[in-house]
Amino acid sequence: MSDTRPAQAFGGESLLFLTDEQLRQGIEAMFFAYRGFTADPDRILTQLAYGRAHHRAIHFINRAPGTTVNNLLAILGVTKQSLNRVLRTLIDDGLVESRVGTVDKRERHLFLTEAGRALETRLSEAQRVRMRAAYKDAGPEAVSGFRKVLEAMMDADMRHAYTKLRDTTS
Amino acid sequence: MSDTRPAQAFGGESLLFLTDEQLRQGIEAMFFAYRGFTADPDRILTQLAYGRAHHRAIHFINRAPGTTVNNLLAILGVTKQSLNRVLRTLIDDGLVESRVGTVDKRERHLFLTEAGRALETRLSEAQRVRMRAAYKDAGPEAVSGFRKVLEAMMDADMRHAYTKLRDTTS
DNA sequence: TTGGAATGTCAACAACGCTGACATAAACTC
DNA sequence: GAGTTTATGTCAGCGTTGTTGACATTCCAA
Repeated sequence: MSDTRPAQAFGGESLLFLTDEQLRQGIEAMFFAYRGFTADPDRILTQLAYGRAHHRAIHFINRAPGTTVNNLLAILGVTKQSLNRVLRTLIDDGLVESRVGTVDKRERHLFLTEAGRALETRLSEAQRVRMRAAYKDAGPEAVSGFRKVLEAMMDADMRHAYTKLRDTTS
Repeated sequence: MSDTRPAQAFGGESLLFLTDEQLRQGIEAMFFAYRGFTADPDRILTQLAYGRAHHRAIHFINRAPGTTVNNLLAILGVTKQSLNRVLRTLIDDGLVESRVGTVDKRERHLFLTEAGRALETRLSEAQRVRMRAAYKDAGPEAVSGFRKVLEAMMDADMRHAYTKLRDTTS
């Protein structure tokens, strides 16, 4: 399958020759892997009558405690109406606390409560178990490649959000 | 970052030492990358009043022409009612053709029409452009690692579906 | 001939995106 | 100080895509 490398014969960039077929396999790998990636937390969320949107909110509030609603909106890439619906249920259920800003009183700063942190741990642990197993299966060099390709696949603004998060909570 | 390897000090498995923090970064990378991954086709689909479900159906019918509804159901992991709604619009719009099986007349075999293939090309080309760029950015070794981790992250049955597809359309 | 598999279809519902409109409070600007 | 902008919340309505449950049809297989 990859024994003959036609690209090597050409003078152009020597790095990669990618057939549509190879790219298509990468596309399918993303599709199937993402399903696995979300499967474990989804099972827990369903029991609690929550969805993925709740998980995402909990994840990023945990990741950046005290973040504002606007900030979260930008990271999640949804409308305030959509986020508000999710946040309201989380606040009503006592998983998230919303504090009025001290500097700018229009802002609400979001924090996980004790119960919120407990759920976050439960959800992310389920996800980490799978991730840890996948990393172990694939080996250390594969992990670095995995991260490199994913970063390159992000939109520029999402890459910025990602690296900012990555570097603040080093 | 990977200069010190605490795990090496321990007698256990020498392969990887993974902090929760590193795993968390992998989780976020998946989240942000998947957004980028779907962004380009989503824009095209919106113009046509289609959604991601239509894209997925078109993709896998193109990938395995003549596949049955039940087969597609298993690959997509949705209910027949959900898939049927999508298939009906695609058939009505003349993008997909459904042929009654010759061996088993209960089965419907699905094919893309000329128009269906045209849309498939348009959608997958948009996705391949991004994938190609990401692969090029990350380099060849990274690509292999990327695929390895993704495969390890799939559920077992999805991995089988994936490798079967991969090997039939070599 | 009967059971079950494959398919289609109807109805109802839920999660979670979206837009648009409007209200409020606070901050900023001139 | 008046006017504008910003951050947030909320209401109403809609669309896609997932779900369950029920029921009809066709037709293979034992």
